[in-house]
Amino acid sequence: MSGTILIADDHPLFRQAMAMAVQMVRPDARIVESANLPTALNEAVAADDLILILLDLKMPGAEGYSGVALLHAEKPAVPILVVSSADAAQGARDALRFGAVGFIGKDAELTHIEDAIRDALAGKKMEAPKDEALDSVAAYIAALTPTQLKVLLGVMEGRLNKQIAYDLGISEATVKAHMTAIMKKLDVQNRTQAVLVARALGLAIAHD
Amino acid sequence: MSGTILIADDHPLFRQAMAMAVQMVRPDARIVESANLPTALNEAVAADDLILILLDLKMPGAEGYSGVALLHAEKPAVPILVVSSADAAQGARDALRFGAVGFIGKDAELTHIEDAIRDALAGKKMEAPKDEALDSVAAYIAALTPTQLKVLLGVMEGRLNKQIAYDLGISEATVKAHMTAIMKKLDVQNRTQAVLVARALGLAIAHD
DNA sequence: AAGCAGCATAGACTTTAGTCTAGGGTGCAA
DNA sequence: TTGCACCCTAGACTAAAGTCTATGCTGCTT
Repeated sequence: MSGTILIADDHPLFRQAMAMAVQMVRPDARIVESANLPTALNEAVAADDLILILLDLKMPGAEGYSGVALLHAEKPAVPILVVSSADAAQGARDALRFGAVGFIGKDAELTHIEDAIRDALAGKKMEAPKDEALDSVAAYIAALTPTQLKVLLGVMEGRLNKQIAYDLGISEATVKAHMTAIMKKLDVQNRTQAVLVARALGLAIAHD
Repeated sequence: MSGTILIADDHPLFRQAMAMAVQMVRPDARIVESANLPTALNEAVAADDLILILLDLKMPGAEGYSGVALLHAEKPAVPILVVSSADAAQGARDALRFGAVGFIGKDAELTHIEDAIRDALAGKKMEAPKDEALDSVAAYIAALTPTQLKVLLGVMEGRLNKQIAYDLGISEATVKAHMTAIMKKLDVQNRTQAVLVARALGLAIAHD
């Protein structure tokens, strides 16, 4: 059995390089590419034999770690490898917080990338340095369901429940119900506090 | 005519050093010292001949630039010199955004401090490097009235209007009226967006 | 002095947020 | 298959947020 591997990066050249690395490790895998987060999410949901996600941090649709969080919420069983040009030490820790299993700098050697892919496919997870307070709360974020996360990201853009409901194609009452669940999980009492907590964890939104 | 000079710093030794520098420049000035922000605010409001405020950034009661913003809102005509051990370049620009007229590093030479005090008293203002977008919005923050700023800081801690009203000793209806004014000035539609804008400007809150 | 502008205050009202309850779907274990 | 846990859904209700209107106050200009 081969399985599908999703490569999400807005830079075509980089997608090609990643695809090459993947084929070294798994020649039989089906490779799906996405240039932005929304289509990446669609691909991830559509593919039922997904075995790995290679994700760039800086993608149209969501900066920060919202992409990691969304994909992980949608497919908790699929390992996510975060690829980024950001500082490795900090980036890795943050990525792991939101559900990724590993982190690769964009300046990494090809062999190093292949190793990371191999490890991720084998179920290995990069060891995350403990950060007590933050990690414990971040664990709650990683525990949010896909819909809850989408609602939270909407709130973090200052949108009304009504607008979020329209965007997600559900009723306002449902959005409110999700908000209640989110606030319970984050241990806060209102949406403003939820935004503050989520931001403190690095769940940022793109503003371009 | 002498006038009053307020020195707000939680470190006694540093207050003493600042007082010495002040006496070099203005031997006839009355010096008032505060070790935390609330009392500093009280002193500032009480003194009707206040001619200068020397303010430490890291003070009990408010971290970040909320102290600068609050004091400036309360006494817009009184020059504020920010003293801090933070990075000079960044700190200076941020301090000026919120209404300060100058910035001094804590490692500055005594003569340099005296010069800064002299300049501030003479009405001179450190030239702030332009930052377009941010500055234009930050100007709105500096334009908030004292009560509006207090309300905004309450909102930025995730508190309810009811709680803020109780803290400030006013009615909930009044807090709401202030919120309407704040949102109009910041050009946003709800409190969540207000928090996001204010945070983007560096109006942080102490969380110790 | 009279007018004016801005601030703080708040009541009455409308809109939005959040709670409570509950039904339907899915996956999983006994 | 029967239960169970969890997610998504949403209506009905309560609470909070936000708008509109208006009053008293201060300071400043004419």
